[in-house]
Amino acid sequence: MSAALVATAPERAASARILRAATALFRARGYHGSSMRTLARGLRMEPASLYYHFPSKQDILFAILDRTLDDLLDGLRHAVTAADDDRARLLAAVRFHVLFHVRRRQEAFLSHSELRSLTPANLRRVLAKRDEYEHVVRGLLATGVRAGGFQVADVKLTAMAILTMCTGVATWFSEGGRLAPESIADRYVEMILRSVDRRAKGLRS
Amino acid sequence: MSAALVATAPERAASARILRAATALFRARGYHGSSMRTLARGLRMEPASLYYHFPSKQDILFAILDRTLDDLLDGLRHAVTAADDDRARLLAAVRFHVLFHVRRRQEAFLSHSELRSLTPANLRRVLAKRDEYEHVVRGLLATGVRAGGFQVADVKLTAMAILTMCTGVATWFSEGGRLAPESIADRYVEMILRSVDRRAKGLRS
DNA sequence: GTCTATAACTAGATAGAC
DNA sequence: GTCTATCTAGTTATAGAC
Repeated sequence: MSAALVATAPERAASARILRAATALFRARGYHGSSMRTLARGLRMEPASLYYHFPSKQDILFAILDRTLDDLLDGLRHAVTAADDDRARLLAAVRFHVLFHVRRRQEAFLSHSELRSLTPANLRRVLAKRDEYEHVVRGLLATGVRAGGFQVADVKLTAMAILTMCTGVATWFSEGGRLAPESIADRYVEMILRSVDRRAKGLRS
Repeated sequence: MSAALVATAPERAASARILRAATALFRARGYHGSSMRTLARGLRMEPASLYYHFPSKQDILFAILDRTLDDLLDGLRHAVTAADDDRARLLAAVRFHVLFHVRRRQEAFLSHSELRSLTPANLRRVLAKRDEYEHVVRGLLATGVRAGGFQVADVKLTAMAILTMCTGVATWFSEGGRLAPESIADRYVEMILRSVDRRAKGLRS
């Protein structure tokens, strides 16, 4: 690491600690329902100390959402690249999306629920990344439809349906639950592949 | 209506007006992000006047969510009763759920996003109604599985997947969009029936 | 039913010591 | 890097006039 970097390693660790605590707090009470005082108390520091690491509460929210979207996009691209046909690519995308929304469900939840708490400029930056993500998923469906493996009435609508269904896992998954993340991902993959498979055509009444 | 009722007709109309404005405001900025001042300003009244109609901001939120859950449950029961086989009942339930989440998307959105802003006692009452709703949907799936028309790996998980997928419509639907509410409902019904239909069994790789 | 006025408190953020 | 102390503004809610 270059000496020219502004942030030292301990500073990054402290920032990461703040972001982790803020993620849990915002998830539990919402951005506007969480105060800098409450956040500081959970970290056993004074509110003023937070402002050494972040210039404002808004910057904390943006940092959480921006990093989450980056990781989501990177993860999706990685998962899709590793697969080698339309069906496998959709399977990998769904599986990744579900597992990400289970394993990082607090941040993932915030990425949807707290978009409205971002300033207009920050919202634009986050939405641009979210649009990019949706674009990749729509591409997977469209490619499969053109190749003939998928039968989908409306690619855009189906993409939204798939994403919101998988994203929803972040709202109801609980650690001590009946199903393991991998089992949930498997079931979701199965349901989604059945609903887009060309061979299922004509089954509807 | 009996003279013994506490609320007169004009009082109910004024309360309804407040609830409508509060629904839009809470949806746009969140419960904690919305102040009684802002709500009053939108209604061209002073903040103090709101307290003639509702004892607190919390009571406004609870009134919105409680009524929404009542209407949701009533609507589902009505839709399901009108249908006369397993497939038609699931179709009617999905169709109703999607259309409700389009037509009353602000309240429907709040019923999920602002649960955390309810006091523990109010949360219990709302969750009891939500659980009842989910129970009905799980029952539709379980009956179809027993009768042999549906093939579902996990009834509880599938019910959550279906509900969160349809509920998601409230987050992205826009009035001027490409698709009419009925078209969206039709596509969703199609996707869901394909994914639970017994005849689609074995299609997955 | 709606108002003015205000009580009691909490918010985000900053200054400057150490 | 974290602290104490504090500023300014906004918050929910109430009292009491009309």
